[in-house]
Amino acid sequence: MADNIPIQLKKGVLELCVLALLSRGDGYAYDIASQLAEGIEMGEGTIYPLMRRLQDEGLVATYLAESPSGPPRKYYRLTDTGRQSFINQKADWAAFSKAVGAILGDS
Amino acid sequence: MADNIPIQLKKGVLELCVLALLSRGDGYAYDIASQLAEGIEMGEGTIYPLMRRLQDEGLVATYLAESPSGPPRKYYRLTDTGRQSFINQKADWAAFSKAVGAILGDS
DNA sequence: ATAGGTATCTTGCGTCGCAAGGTATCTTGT
DNA sequence: ACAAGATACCTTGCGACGCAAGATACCTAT
Repeated sequence: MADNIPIQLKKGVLELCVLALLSRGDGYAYDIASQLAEGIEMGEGTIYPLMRRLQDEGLVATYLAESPSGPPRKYYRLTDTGRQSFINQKADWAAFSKAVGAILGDS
Repeated sequence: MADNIPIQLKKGVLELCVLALLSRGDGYAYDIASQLAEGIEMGEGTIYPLMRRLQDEGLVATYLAESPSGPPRKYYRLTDTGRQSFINQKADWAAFSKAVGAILGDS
C-alpha cells in the first residue's frame, strides 16, 4: 500500500501541482499561482508560504531574474531531491485517487 | 467550472467517502472508520468530529440500535439533503481529480 | 502625477486531521 | 467470578494548512 504517506497527500495536492509545473520548467510564484488558479481554486496568499516550505525542505532552489515588466522575479528550480519527491508524490496521488474512486464505486 | 466549492474539496474528501459509504446503507462511526482505514489512512479520532459536523449540517440523521457484541451503536442515515450533497460532492471530486490529472500531464 | 498591472511577502483567522486519553459495554479465557 | 481484550463512543490539545486581506515595491501608460 502507500505506507504512511497519505496523510501528507490530502494537504499535499497543491504541493504536487507546483512540483508538476516546475518539472516542466522553472517558474516564479505569481505565474505558478496564475496557472494553477485556472484548474484549481488557489489564493495568492497560499503560494508564498508553500514555496517557502518547498525551499526549506530542499525541493527547490531559487534565483532572481529581472522582469520585462515589473519587479524582479524569484524563479524556482526543482532540485534532484525535488524531482524525486515529485515522482513519489505522483505515485501517491495515483494510489489515493484510485482508492477514493473505489470507495465511490461504479454507479 | 466547479464554482467556489473546490476549497471544500481538499478538506472534504473524507466527508465524501463517508457519504459514499452511507449511500450504500446505514452505518455507525466505528465501522465506517474501519472500512475507510483500509483504503485511506484515517484515525479514529477523526471520524467522530466529522460525523458530528455532518449531523449539524443536516446531512445525516441518527438512531440508536443495540449491538450483538458491545455497547449500543449510533447509526447514521443519509437525509435527502445529504444524498443531494453527496451527488454534488461526487461531481466536484471528479472535476478536481480530472484537473489534477491534467496538471500532472500524460507522462 | 496618478492609476493600474506585476510581483513579492506577512499577519490573523478558522478549520481540519490526528494522537492520545477517557468511558462504557460485552465476550472470552482462566 | 474476575481479568483481559475487543467493541464502541467521545473529548482535548496540538500543529499544519489554505485563505482573505493588507503592505510593499517596481514598472508602464495616461
